[in-house]
Amino acid sequence: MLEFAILGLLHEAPMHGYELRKRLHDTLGMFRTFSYGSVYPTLRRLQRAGLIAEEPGAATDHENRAWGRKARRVYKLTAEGKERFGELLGDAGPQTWDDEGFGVHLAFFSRTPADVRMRILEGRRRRVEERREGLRAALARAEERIDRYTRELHRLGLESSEREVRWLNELIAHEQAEQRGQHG
Amino acid sequence: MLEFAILGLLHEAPMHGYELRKRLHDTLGMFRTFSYGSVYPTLRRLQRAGLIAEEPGAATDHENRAWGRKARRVYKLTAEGKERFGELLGDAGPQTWDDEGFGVHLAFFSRTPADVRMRILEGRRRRVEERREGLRAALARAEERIDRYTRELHRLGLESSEREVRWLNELIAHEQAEQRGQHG
DNA sequence: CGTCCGATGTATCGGCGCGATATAGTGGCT
DNA sequence: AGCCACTATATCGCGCCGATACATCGGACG
Repeated sequence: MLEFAILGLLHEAPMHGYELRKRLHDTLGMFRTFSYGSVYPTLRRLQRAGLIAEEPGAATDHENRAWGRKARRVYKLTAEGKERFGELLGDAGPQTWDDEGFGVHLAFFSRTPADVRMRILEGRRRRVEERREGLRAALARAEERIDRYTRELHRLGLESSEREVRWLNELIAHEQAEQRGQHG
Repeated sequence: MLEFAILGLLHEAPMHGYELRKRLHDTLGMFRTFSYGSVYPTLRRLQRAGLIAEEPGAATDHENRAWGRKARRVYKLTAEGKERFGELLGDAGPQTWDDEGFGVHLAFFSRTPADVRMRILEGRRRRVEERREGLRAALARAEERIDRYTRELHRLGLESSEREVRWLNELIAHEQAEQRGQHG
């Protein structure tokens, strides 16, 4: 997942680890925070895999001219990196339904093909509906011997999944309307 | 976290890995699922640490007499294990505020001291409120250049945290009422 | 003018938990 | 007899976390 996120951010502009982690933190940071202990090793890995490359000179004066700062390693996507990102954008598999994957994929949704968006959204809905039904069943079945606090947690979870299903329905409807608009 | 959950379940009754994982799956399973690849190694670790011990004979006929089944390793808490569980029950540190830790701790809330419950609940509330404010700020600040889908995700997150804060307020009020009831 | 703080920046270490996978006995259905 | 689903244990590689260490810079405060 971090791989996807990093590739996506570097697709916009070359960046160094610290900034990458910061961006990660405030765009999708409310749902998923990646630590430095993840991003630096991942950058190494991606570099070894040839998906990203270190940009040598480039004082990245987009913000600050005169950089004496500290040795910062600025990375950019390679051709293979771009290709890889394209593949990942096209993925609508099971891992894009779960909390983590869904959040990250949504962050790059405007760059993913409309049909893939649809499949991801619908897959996610199925997932959340299953969760919702599971919780409904647990709450109905229970009453009896189940711990009060656990039941409260289930209640919160149920409300939460109901709300997300509604939210997904709106998004899906919007997508469909947009598609009709483009084809009509 | 798995350590705490396993200790807690074994505190109720001796169990083997498969059952442990199953219980884990349906009590707090909607929020956190532990895989076999986690529970078996953890059992090993806990055994090496002397917190749990393998119960030798014991065909565990609580459900099925005549067990020819498969070699099942039934574990029970040792004295140190019980002590350790007690310590963990008394913990109200930062890790009990986050999604994962909070969910697991809540599952054993009826066995945690009332004052610790209070501190966990209030810590969690502080955490969720911070998240809520972060999202509010992001939504207010944005309008401009932020991706539509990211904004939608933020909206969902905001609603979700608002709802959880309300839920926590109810729980906290209930706790306070209960305490007053016991002291008055 | 010195100094201390907070942000910037890179890096490593131990360890937890995941997903996939192998293996295998049991029970039931057809 | 053949097959499937469930029970059950176990291992492997690896992604990611939290803590930590280190260094540099700008600004605030005395």
